[in-house]
Amino acid sequence: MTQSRSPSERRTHLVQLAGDLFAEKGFRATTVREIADAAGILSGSLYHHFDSKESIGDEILSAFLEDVLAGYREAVRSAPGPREAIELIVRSSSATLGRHRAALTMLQNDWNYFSGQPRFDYLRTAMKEIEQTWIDLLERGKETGVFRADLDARLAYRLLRDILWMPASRPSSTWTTEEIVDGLLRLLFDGITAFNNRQPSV
Amino acid sequence: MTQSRSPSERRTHLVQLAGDLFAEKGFRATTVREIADAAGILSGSLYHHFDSKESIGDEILSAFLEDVLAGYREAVRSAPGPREAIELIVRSSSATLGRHRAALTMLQNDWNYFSGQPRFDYLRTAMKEIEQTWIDLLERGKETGVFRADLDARLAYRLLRDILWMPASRPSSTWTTEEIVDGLLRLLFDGITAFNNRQPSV
Amino acid sequence: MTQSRSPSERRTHLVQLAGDLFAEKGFRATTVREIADAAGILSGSLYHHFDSKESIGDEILSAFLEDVLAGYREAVRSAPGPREAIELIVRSSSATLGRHRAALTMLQNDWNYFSGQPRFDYLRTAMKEIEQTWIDLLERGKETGVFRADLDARLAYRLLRDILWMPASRPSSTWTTEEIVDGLLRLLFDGITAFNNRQPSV
Amino acid sequence: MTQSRSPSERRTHLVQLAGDLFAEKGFRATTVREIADAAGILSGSLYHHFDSKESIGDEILSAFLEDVLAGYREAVRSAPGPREAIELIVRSSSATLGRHRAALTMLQNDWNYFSGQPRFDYLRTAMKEIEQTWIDLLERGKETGVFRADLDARLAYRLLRDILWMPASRPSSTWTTEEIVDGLLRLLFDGITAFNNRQPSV
DNA sequence: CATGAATGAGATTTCATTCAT
DNA sequence: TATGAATGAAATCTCATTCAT
Repeated sequence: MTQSRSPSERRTHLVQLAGDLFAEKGFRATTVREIADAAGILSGSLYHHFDSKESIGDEILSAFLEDVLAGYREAVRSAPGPREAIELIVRSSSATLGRHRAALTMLQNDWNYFSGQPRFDYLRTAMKEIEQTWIDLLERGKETGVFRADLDARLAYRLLRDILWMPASRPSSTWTTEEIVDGLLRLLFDGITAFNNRQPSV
Repeated sequence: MTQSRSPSERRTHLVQLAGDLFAEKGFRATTVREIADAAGILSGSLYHHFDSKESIGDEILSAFLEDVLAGYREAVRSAPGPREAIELIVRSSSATLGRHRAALTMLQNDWNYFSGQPRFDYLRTAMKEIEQTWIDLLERGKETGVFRADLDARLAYRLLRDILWMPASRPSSTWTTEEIVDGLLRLLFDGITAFNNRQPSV
Repeated sequence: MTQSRSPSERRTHLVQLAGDLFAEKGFRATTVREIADAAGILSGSLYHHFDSKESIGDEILSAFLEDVLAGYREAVRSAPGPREAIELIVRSSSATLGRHRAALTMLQNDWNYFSGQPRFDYLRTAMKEIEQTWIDLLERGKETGVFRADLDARLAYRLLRDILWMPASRPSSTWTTEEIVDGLLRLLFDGITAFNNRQPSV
Repeated sequence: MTQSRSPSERRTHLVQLAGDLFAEKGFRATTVREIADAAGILSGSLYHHFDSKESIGDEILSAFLEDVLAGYREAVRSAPGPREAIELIVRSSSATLGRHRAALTMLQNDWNYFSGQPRFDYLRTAMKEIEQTWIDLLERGKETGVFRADLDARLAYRLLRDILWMPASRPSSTWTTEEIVDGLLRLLFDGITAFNNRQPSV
């Protein structure tokens, strides 16, 4: 996917530093000079390791998506049913995301920038696979009676999509990751209405 | 070409044009030259109407937030209970957002940029009021037994926050706004689990 | 061919200045800062008038080739025979080239650079038309008996090609343009051998 | 991979590789990294063999000019008359040039660059010797009646100069070197006019 | 001899903003 | 109000060269 001549330690370290800055301020808003400063070198020296700022972004994003997709595939493969698959996906995503905070910020802040470039076509491809996975799971859940029959799977995914990355978006001092994930699953499966009050709402 | 009647109409028109571009590409990614081009004038001429690019952003964002907050206050004031208030908020937001697509993109893409400037302090203030309104409503719902007693209101709001702007984020050809809002409310109140399957999940 | 919003006087003047530098040092070897310095402005200010250094090159080269090709077409159209057409072409080229010294240097020094870019595809197209014109004229001359029957038109053009731009390449203090052109035509038509010595050479 | 026997062989090999690149893209347009890549080493490592990029150019150019000048001197020494000397020069040049394609491209593309540096003063010196040789031969040919009496030797050389390097400039698949050289000599001695049409032209 | 890392000077380009006319 | 021209700061990138290991 990327050039990665030889992921030397130095190189890996630089990607790490750049990622931290991207996570904090976004990709476009971070300058190569800031990255270089963080590494204690001159901005031009970065180009000994990468041939462009975009290469660094590429490296971060592609590693992220590979990781995420691996989690999705494994979840679908190993779960007994759609509900369990979704739970697995959310839990594994949460772990994955923790290792890729930079990628998340980049996708949120700079989606327009990346998605417009052929080099980053894989972003769209990956997003489509993610979407399709969700839709398939939701549909299968409807068929097997575990999810509401009146659920519009496509619409539900559109609504959910952005919430799914939440747990990791930034480290919370108020809740543990575990708590956040549990809260999310609970909300997703049951909504906010009390059980004794249940009746078809809306 | 676009003969303006009054000075303020011309100005409003320019804000409109700028907003369209901001909605499409984000605030930072839009250049003043592009705005001027859209208006058929030179970039320097914009400065007869606004003293900076940020002023245009300011105008758009503050109008948006005033509108949104008015909707929130009115909903809280007029609804008989927290559940109805939430429904009102979601429905009125959906209408408000339709009129302010640019503001939404700006907040999503360029939040870091704006929130760092004193001039845009009101963004944080408004967000806090919105957050507090939700938390209050969720807490009141718990107390009156209409929402699950084990709901963590703060956490729930954090998780929900980003989903709430969804309905308007871009015009869908697949669903009407009505459908989207209904889907969202249904998801929010009841989750995805089928009724006959209900049991405390997770 | 180029963007040329409105060839304002200022713009034309800047192209002129840039052309002088290109003629002296070549396109790549001339920096935008040097161009800006020559104009008494900052380098960034050039981008108010052109969207890239290449645009300036484009403007110069395309104007040149249009001019040259016009000369070729007119010569072929109006000359009674191939020999006269060639003489017309050489004479008109000489005048044209005087007005486009920059273009010539650019083509000689930086051909590799330009010819590799899609934007400058028209260079190849134009060169092909020039080549075809020469070959056609030489062939017709052979058929009508005015040129040597054993002449290989393609090979002759290849050999001649570079000599054709000579007259203008730089202002000579030793010879007038007229003298240079006459010398060239004489060489081209008759070679260097004395008449009383004529016999098939080589 | 390319195991070098002696240090000087390795060095020669590197010059060869560099030359190939220079021939293809010009001297300035070739980066030391590209040279190093071609040799399978890192750019910094080149500096164990040469103290600068210019040294490599120097090596190539000086070898070329020594070779060419040797050919000129030998031709003048051994030919019975000016016409034969010129034929010898052209034929020997053609062979010499074949061995030095890189030098040719460098002189054509980057003449400005080299000729401006004291280190490369020998370029001008050599060019002057070449020019003087031609002028002498042409003048002697006029005196002995073998060349046209009205020939301006200096002007003729200026016009011819660039054509002389032609045969080698790039390997042709259409003509053999022999054919090209014959064509060139024929053109040079006799021009393109048919014999039965001969009359003082222009 | 080669590597891996860095320098430092300078290149092109971007863009919000200013201001005399 | 608008134009046309310019500023100035900063951004990304290039590349020959150096040098400790």
